[in-house]
Formats: sequence, C-alpha cells, structure tokens
Amino acid sequence: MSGAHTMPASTGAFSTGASRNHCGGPVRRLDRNAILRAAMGLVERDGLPALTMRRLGAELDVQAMALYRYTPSRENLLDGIVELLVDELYADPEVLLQPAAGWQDYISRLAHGIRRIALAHPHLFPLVATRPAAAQWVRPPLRSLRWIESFLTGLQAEGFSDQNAVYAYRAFTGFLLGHLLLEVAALGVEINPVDSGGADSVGLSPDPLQDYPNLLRLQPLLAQNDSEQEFKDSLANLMHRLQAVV
Amino acid sequence: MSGAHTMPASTGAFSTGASRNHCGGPVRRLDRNAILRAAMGLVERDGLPALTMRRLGAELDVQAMALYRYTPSRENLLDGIVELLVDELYADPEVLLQPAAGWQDYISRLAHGIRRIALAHPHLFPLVATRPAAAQWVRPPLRSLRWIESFLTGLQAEGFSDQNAVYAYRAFTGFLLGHLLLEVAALGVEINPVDSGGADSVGLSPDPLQDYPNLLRLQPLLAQNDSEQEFKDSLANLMHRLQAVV
DNA sequence: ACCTGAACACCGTTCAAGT
DNA sequence: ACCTGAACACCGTTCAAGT
Repeated sequence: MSGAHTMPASTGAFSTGASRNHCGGPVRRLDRNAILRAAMGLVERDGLPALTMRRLGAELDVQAMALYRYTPSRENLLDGIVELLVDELYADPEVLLQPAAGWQDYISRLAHGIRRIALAHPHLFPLVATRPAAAQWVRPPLRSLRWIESFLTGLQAEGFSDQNAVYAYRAFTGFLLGHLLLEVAALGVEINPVDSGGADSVGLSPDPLQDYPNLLRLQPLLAQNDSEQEFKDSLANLMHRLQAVV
Repeated sequence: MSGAHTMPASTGAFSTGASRNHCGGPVRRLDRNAILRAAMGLVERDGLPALTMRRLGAELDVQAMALYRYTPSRENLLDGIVELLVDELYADPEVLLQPAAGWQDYISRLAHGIRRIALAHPHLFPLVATRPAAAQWVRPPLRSLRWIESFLTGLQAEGFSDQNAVYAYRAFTGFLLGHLLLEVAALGVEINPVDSGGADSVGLSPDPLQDYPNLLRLQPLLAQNDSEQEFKDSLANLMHRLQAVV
C-alpha cells in the first residue's frame, strides 16, 4: 500500500501528480479487479456502448492507455467481466456447491442463484449469453469449468448416470438461458437503455398494433406477466422431465 | 467494380458519374433492401464487428455517407436486419400461417422454421435475441407482431383459451431462444469467428481442464451432442407441457 | 435526386518518453 | 514500475458541395 515511490522531499503533499487517499499515503490506483469492477459499474449505469477504454480510464482518474498494463484488450476486459459475474455464485449463501437435500433442491438453488445474478445485472447478462465460450460444450450461463464440474458431480452423487448428468446439464442450461435472457430483455425495455436519439416511434414495427385485433385484445394479458412464477413453473417442468430419466 | 467516379465529360457514355448496368442505362445502385442484404452478407462472412458504415459502403461501391439516404443510423440498419431475418419465415413452405393438422404440427413447423433461420445465419441470430424489442411482451425470437398474432390466433382456433395461448407463447419463446442461442453459439466456436489476435490460449479459463477429473472423463460425452435430437426432445417436452393445460 | 469531400468528435491500440 | 503524450488507423455522422 504505502510504497512511497519517487517522492521528492521539498514540495510536500501534491508534488507527484499521483492521486492520494484520505490518509495522505500514495496509492496504487489500478489493478485488474478494480478495473473490472469499474467497467461493470459503467456498463450497468450507462449501457454496454458506454464501455470505452477512454471513459473507463476517466472513471478511474487515469488515461485510457494506462489500462493496457492490466488487460491486453477491451475484448479481454469483457471476458473478465463475464468471469467475475459467474463467480458471484460462490458468494451466494443460498447456492450450494453440492446437493445436500436432493438434486431437485440443488438444481433449484443453483437456478435461482443465477437468476438473481441476471436480474442484478440486466445490462451485463447478455454478455454471459453471447460471448464466445472456450469450448462447444461450455454453455452459458453455466460457463465456468468449476461450476460445470460441480453440477455434473453433484447430479452423479444423486444417482444420475454419466449420460443423464450430461443430458440434465444441457436441458438446464437451455432452460436458464432462454428464460433469463427474456427476463432481462423485458427489464431492458422498461428501463429503456436505448440512446438512439428519439427512435421510440420507429420501435413498434412498420404497421401499428391496430392491424392485429387479437393482439390488441390480448395486450393486457400479454403485458401482465409474473416472470418469477413463470420461471418457477418452467423449472418445475424441467425437474419433472429430469425425474423421468433418472 | 469499375470505379467510374469523376469521369471527364468528354467520354460521353459515362458523363453522369453514376454507375451503369450492362445494358448501358443509368442505374439506381442503392435501396434499403440492397443495403440490408449486403449488410447481412458482410456480417455472415466477417462477423458483426466488421459491419461498418464505411465497409458496407465499399461493399456497394459507394461512400459510407451515401447510406444515410436510406437509413438514419447503423443501429436502425441492425433493426432492419432482424426484421428481414424474421420475415424469412414467410418464405418457408414448411411453415404454416395457421394450424392445418393440429396445434402440435403447427408449433413444430414453426419451431423448425425458426431453427433453420438461426442455423442459416449463426452470426446474425444473436441480434434477434439481444436487440431491444418494441414492447416487453414482444419476445425474441418471435418478434414480429404479425407472427405473434398468427401464433395466438392459431392456438385459439385449436381450442386454447386466451390465458393458455399466452402461456404457450411464453413457454415457446423461452424454449426457442435458449436452444437456438446455444446452438449457434456452439457453431460459432467451431467456425471460430473471433478476430482477437492469438487469444486462443486465454480461452480455456484460468485453470486447465486437468483440475477437474470428472469433466476430463466426461469430455467426450459432452463434446458429442446431437443438437437436432436435443431440439426435438425439448420441443416434445414443451408440447407435453402444453398438452396438460389445453 | 443522389452521391461525395471534408470535417468533427470520437474510437482501440502502440510506443517512446516521463517520473 | 507505472503512467502519459502523441500518434495511427480507424469509427459514426453531418453538411455543404458537386453532378
């Protein structure tokens, strides 16, 4: 922390131009984690297009070029964000690393944990879904080797065969990705992160809603959706499907 | 091809500076559809980051600024691409506008039609999933009002109540989005559209596969997946789920 | 009517130079 | 060791100007 690098004795407090903390000691402003956290905050506040090396630098009181000591590229930064996001699962006390009360309980906790992450970071979650993975079989949103290993091992401990554990992994990721992407997309429309100047009129397609009588009539029904209930229903259905094969 | 701009007037035939077709008549080179098609081709060939106003102009033998006669912005172009993509469903003879042999047949044809579109445009499909929609209840990948109307009306003609038709719409879109996004993502890893110079070593996460014995053992099983069969299985499961409520 | 040249305010990234 | 200035090759977009 207090490395006191190249401090000229004469001028005292502000001679180096480096920022200082409130204790007065010189401060190592940057490290990869701080950069990633700042990037996440920037995206969550202003949207993905706002994540610019220059703006991110400004956020950290530094020039953009300084960031390249800690990341080879902006792309690499995005990958780092995705990794950090998935790792938040470890900090969730509701999520278990291994089944403790049956595989249904385990899967349910995991599903809700990932859902909490998605809802907490609606602007960031699409990155989890769309960034290229390391291998074909690494599927978002469960895209850390450690969690895939946990999942497969956990289900096998509960009696799943190799085949069935892999089958469950595939069904589980498909279910999660579809639901959570739809959920954060719906959130995104509500909070409207779009910065395209005054394009709201273009939004509702070439022809107006009036041309579709059925849609017009069902609009209230379509608009009122309990996404949590829908998530739970679909999860229950998944469980039922897995129950049949185990 | 023949960059005949700024042609001296003396040469007669090329006095206008506009390009000509092989019949010799002056030609309107640009229109919105041609631009959108060129953009789709560019993305499918070189990836989304390659879609640049300047590069797209070059593709059409025109300066970038000329495109702004036909689109207000690059963002609007992306929305146009998504619309064109979804509209390809109308050109698919296997897909029916209304049920003709039961709702299961109708839904199955629709699902496979959208899957064909996704697989035909793996670089483009993520746009369908992630572009902001016009309303919360417009869900990718079924994001045209006309298709939503068709879907709801179709199911109601087959005996679905308002509630159940909307329920089916939600379950159907969730299923499609999850599966197809995973499928094109897996494709994307195979064909490797990444242009990040030599980042292949970074890809496989901080720790190697060797640290996860179970994963290492199951890797062959994870790698060999029949995505079409998986799609059909999951679709059948969806049908079964809907069967229960109708 | 349709396209271009020039310009503006940005980008990501490199690299020699400062401290 | 860590950060900056200056520079390069790009971006999207505007607008007066050409034909």
